[in-house]
Amino acid sequence: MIHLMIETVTSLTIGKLAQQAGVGIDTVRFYERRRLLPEPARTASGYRLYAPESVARIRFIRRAKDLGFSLDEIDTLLGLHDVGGTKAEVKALTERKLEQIDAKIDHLQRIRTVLKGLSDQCSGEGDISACPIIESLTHD
Amino acid sequence: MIHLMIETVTSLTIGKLAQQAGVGIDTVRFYERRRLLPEPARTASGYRLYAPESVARIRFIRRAKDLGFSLDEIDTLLGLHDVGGTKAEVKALTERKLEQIDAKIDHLQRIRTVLKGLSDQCSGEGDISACPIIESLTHD
DNA sequence: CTTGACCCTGGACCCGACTCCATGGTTTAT
DNA sequence: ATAAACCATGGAGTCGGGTCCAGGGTCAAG
Repeated sequence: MIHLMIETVTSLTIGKLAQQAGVGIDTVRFYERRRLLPEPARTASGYRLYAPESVARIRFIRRAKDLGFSLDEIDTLLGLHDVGGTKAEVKALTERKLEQIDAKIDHLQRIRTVLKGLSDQCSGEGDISACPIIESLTHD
Repeated sequence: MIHLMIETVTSLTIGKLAQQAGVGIDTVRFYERRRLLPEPARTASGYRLYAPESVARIRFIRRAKDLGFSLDEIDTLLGLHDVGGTKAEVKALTERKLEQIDAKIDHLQRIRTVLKGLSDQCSGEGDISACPIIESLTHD
């Protein structure tokens, strides 16, 4: 049996897609399993063949991830994009994410304040006895 | 064979230790495996027996964790505490942690700015076409 | 015709910090 | 005497987001 790989002018193998989108091959397959990417066309021999739009879809996922969205949330976002949700839905997701980010910042800032206070109190000189940092961890 | 559980006035079984320290029993055993807690004494039948100081040690771990230290870092901190490190070492660890926290806050704040910008641009009305949030994820 | 670069699959493994489980022994309260 | 509550062990499972591997098929270049 002899097969010819029929690649239309613009379609991509998984390797080229991954390269163009800036992710690893395994990541593409992983996104497919997670249903963030639709099942691609296949050549006669089973190779995945992607339309160039897939590059944009992966970049979408990556940018959303960089903004702090989880893959589940990105799934929802892509669903709204694909099926035609409303701006209100997208905005609601964004605002919820914003609140989560704010909560994280808040939490880190509270930690930061404590840590800074401890660091400032500690002379950094001498052995560990009466180190205010250790003390504060040791007692209430 | 009949054994009596010899609990000196102040020593604790793992359950009571866990309860007083505010963690689960499994967490105590986990900390022991991680060598954050020394191997405890045992009764004749193999039950772990803890001195009351162990409560403080677990609280130490918890407080350090709440301040953002990893268990590995806490191991180091406890080592300094136990073996007698210097204030300089403890302070250095604290300052490194402070830098990490600052980096995280920075990162989150950059994300926050982008997200806020997008949210503000989106009217939240109508179908998803030309949604500035989706658009920004779709293009560069 | 062979070599190397590509692709396929299913499944295991990674990180951190637990948490849960099965199976069985011990202690305590009724 | 017996049940409930505790404890022991070793090992597996959880979460998220990948990453890697073995054991194959396939394709393009020389």
